[in-house]
Order: sequence, then structure tokens, then C-alpha cells
Amino acid sequence: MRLSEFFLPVLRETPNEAQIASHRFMLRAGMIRQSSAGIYSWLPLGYRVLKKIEAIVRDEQNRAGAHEVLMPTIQPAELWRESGRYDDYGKEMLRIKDRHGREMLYGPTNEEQITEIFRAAAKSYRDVPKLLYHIQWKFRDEVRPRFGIMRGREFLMKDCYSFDLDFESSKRAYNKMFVAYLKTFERMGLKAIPMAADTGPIGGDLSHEFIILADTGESEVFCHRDLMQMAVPQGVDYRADLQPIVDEWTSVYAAADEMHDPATCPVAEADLVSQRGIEVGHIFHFGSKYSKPMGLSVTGPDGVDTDVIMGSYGVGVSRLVGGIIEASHDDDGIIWPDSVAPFHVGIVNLKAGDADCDSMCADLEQKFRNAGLDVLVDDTGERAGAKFATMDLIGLPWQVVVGPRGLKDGQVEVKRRSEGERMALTPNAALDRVVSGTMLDPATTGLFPG
RNA sequence: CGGGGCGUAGCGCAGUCUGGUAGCGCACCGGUUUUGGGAACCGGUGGUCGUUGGUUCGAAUCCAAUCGCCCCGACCA
Repeated sequence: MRLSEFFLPVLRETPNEAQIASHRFMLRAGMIRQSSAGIYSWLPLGYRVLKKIEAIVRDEQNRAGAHEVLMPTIQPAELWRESGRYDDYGKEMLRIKDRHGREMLYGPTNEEQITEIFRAAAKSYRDVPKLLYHIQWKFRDEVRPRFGIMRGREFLMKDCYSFDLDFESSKRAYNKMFVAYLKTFERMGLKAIPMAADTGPIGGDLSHEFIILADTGESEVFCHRDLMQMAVPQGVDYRADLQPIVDEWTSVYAAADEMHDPATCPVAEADLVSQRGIEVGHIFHFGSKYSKPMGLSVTGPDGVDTDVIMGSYGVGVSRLVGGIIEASHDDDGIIWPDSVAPFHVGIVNLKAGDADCDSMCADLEQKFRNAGLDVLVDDTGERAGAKFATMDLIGLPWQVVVGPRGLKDGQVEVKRRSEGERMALTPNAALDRVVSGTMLDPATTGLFPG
């Protein structure tokens, strides 16, 4: 991709409304633009990241055995009357009327919708267990949207729903999602802490929040230091018993500040870690909360009808874009993890128009692309300083600087964004260094061909 | 929903107190010299000062209403 042909409206100065790092950098790097309070447009750079995060979330859901559907953003009020939430949900729900005066709403979540779909299809105990998810825009009319994309009113969420015959089976679904979440966040370069949580308005009695650690996070979490070291399981067989993994992760103390009481905390002070974090996922087991009022039951092997046991499992996909930036940036800009970087490498042509520089850049671009990397070539006429500043701002993991000075000695320069120093290498060595140093994620490579 | 703040050019701001018809930096356009960490100079383009109403000979400035946005708190993926 050539920068001269791309749409990357970077801002040199920070818009007045942006207070936190992720919001500032997302605006400055031309990733998003605000439409109204808590509602944003995604520009090409931001959209690439959003799509890559979505792809990783999707991949882990699929691995865990969930099946993707796509439900509408607009739902009929009757559905929500069935569950009793039409009145309970309050002003956060955006209610609208269609031309016939029929009451509709812009979905803040989809329990009712999925329950309706499933109850129409599932009649027998043989129809469960099932896991269905979708990745769809939600709208919650927050009183106070803030922090840019982190707490918008419109946001992209992955929500998965489980359907089981009994608690034991439902617990297995819960465990699948628990483990899938550990893996999802790790793939994005994040340290996520699962924490026992209040069940909130969705209700139920088994619930965990997943908090990613970031110094600028909005809530404080306390946990045993062992949790920081704990390794995310690799090569998980989702058909196997996952209870030991969940037990391992939940046996260690972790609590949000409202749940944490220093007086009763079982962890010795020396072992207690206090960190700021951002909630990016939440899983609930809620039993028959929706199936019972909405009449979702199946006939058991004994011929007796029984309420289907459900759970729901959310990931804030758009919030993760901000969350990753909060967890990974410096004064100059964003530092993307390889898996979600909008481009893996940025080639800076210091003298666009110079035949040698141009052809070296074109050659490198082609070779990087052949290796499966996404490449952005700055072929604009900007001055060197401005190009470097832009590259640092948009945070591509690698920068390759091609200039007449280096080319004279047959060299280009390679900079790892996270480390900062530049090293002079031959073009082939640079290629090697970058390609071998990039962890390509199977779910996000090739997502943006060309 | 309680408390606070702000709306003046694409972005950052001054001007408002004390009314006299809008300015600075960056960006943008043209030119010259430059060119390896956000160049310098010269010359330009761009704003019904959020909106509506009022006071006044005259309103960015005073008054009223209204809309929008941000921050702190309570609430949330």
C-alpha cells in the first residue's frame, strides 16, 4: 500500500476533546473520527485494526466450537417484553418506532433474539449443547460516553450464547469460553486477568470479567502475583475437560477494587499486585433466566420437557482497539502488536522520485508482501522528520528507512518500533530481520490483500 | 442523573471582563532556497465567531433561550 494513495489524515496536534492516550492517538493517527457523542466512523487505518481484532476473536470462537450467525441491530420490542427486560433496561436502550408505529429498539445485546431463534429450532435434548455467536454493532445510550472508542454508545461486540440441557453441560460451555478468552487476549499481546464478577442486569450466578492490564485503565484490580506469571494453555482440545484449566486460573486471588477488602484479603501483602485494568470481556452463566419466560425448552430423554440452560459471553471488539493502545504506546504514538498491526512494516522512502530509492522501496514492498506481511510505503514528498514522526505515531511494528545516503553504501535502516534504535543492514538482511522478527497471526494475514 | 468546563478557519488557541465589524501558530495553495527526526523566507486561500431571539446607531463581546461537545462522580462490553 502506498501512503500517497491511502487515506491517512493524521493530526499534528491533539484535538481538545481527547484526554486519554488511546483516544488521542486514534484521532491523531487518522483511525477514527467522531460523529456524535460516543459514535465514531472508522477510517482505513483504524478499520484494519478493528477487522484484525475481529478476525482473532472469530478464530478463537470457532476453535472453541461456536458457530457464527449474524443477528440484526434493530429488534422488535415484543421480544423484550417476553423476557421482561423492555421495561427493566431503562434509558440505556434506544427505543424507536417504525412507520407503522411499531415499537422497535436498537439492540444493546441479543439474548432475546438468540433465544427466539433457538427455541424455534430446538425441540429435543439432541439439539443441545450448542454455542452460537455473532459480531455485531450494539447501541447503549450511555449517560456519559467517554474515552473515545473505549466507552462509546455504539460499539462492536462479539456475543456468544450457549444452550445446554443441564448445569454440568452448561459449565462445560462456560469453561470453553473462559479458555477461549484467555487465548484470544493473549493473541493480541494482552495480559488478561479473569476475575469473579457481579452479574449485573443480565443476572445469573456464575460470572467472570476479563480485565486487561494497562496503566491508564479505568478500574483498579488486585491479584496474587502468581497470576501475572501464569501461562495461557496452548494447543487446547476443546472437547476435553477444561475444568482443570479454569480451576487453575480461578484458584488464584483476583478482585476489582469494589470487591477487594484489604482486611479480609487472603493474599499476603508482599504477594499482592495492584494494577489498573480495562474490562474487555465478560462471561455469564445465567441458567433459565431467558429460556423460562420465553419458553425455550427441549424434551429430555425421559420424555419430560426441561428449560434450556443458557450463558452469554461478550467481548468488546471495538473497545479492544483502544485497550491495546492503552496497554502499548509511548509518548510518540502507538506500538502495535504484530497480530493486529494495521501494517506489519512501514517503508520510509526518504527521497520519493529518486530512481534508486523508488525501486528499492518497490522491491522491498514486493518481497515483504510475498512473505505475507502487510506493507505501507511512505512515498510522499514530506520531509524526513515528518515521515518519521508519522511512522512512530501510527505505530507499525517495523520501519524500514530507504534513503540515498544509505543506498550509496548498499544499506537500508531497520527500526523496531518498540525498541527504537535503528540498525543499518543490507536490503536482504533487513528483509530477513523483519520477516523473521514478525509473528504472523494466521487469522489476520492476508485479510487485506493488496 | 448531580457537579464543572468549553463552542471563534481543518487542528491548537487569543480576542469576550471594558461593544466599534476578527487575529496568531500549525495545516493548505503558489514561488524560491532547502532536504536523514515535524525546514526558512515571500505571496495567497479559508471563518454569517454553535444556533435563535433580544438590547444597542453598532454584538464574537451584553441579556435570554436552545443545541452540541468534553471533564469529575454514580452506572456499563
